[in-house]
Amino acid sequence: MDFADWVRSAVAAIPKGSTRSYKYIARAAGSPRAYRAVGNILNKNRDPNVPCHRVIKSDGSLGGYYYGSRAKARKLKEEGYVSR
DNA sequence: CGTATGACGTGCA
DNA sequence: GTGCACGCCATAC
Repeated sequence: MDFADWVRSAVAAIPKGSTRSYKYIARAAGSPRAYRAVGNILNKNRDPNVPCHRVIKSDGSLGGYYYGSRAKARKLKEEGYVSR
């Protein structure tokens, strides 16, 4: 179980309609300081089983997305998440 | 193996 | 409240 695998599992554990921050995932992965790596891993990770679009910045911003931040906001909206 | 990059976070102006 | 700069970890080249 590598750090990336653990991150993927934590992201996959996010309930539909909910969002978690990169820092939260990093903490769940065992490295609270690895939030940079979390974003990097998800960026290279294209596993459809990992709803990485549910991972946003801790300040409430959507952050980025490999397919485009617009698509990310759109998916979240489809799941019932409303940015405020 | 070493260097550079990146979907971040926090602090200070 | 907004903007700029620094620090950090893991991965990719």
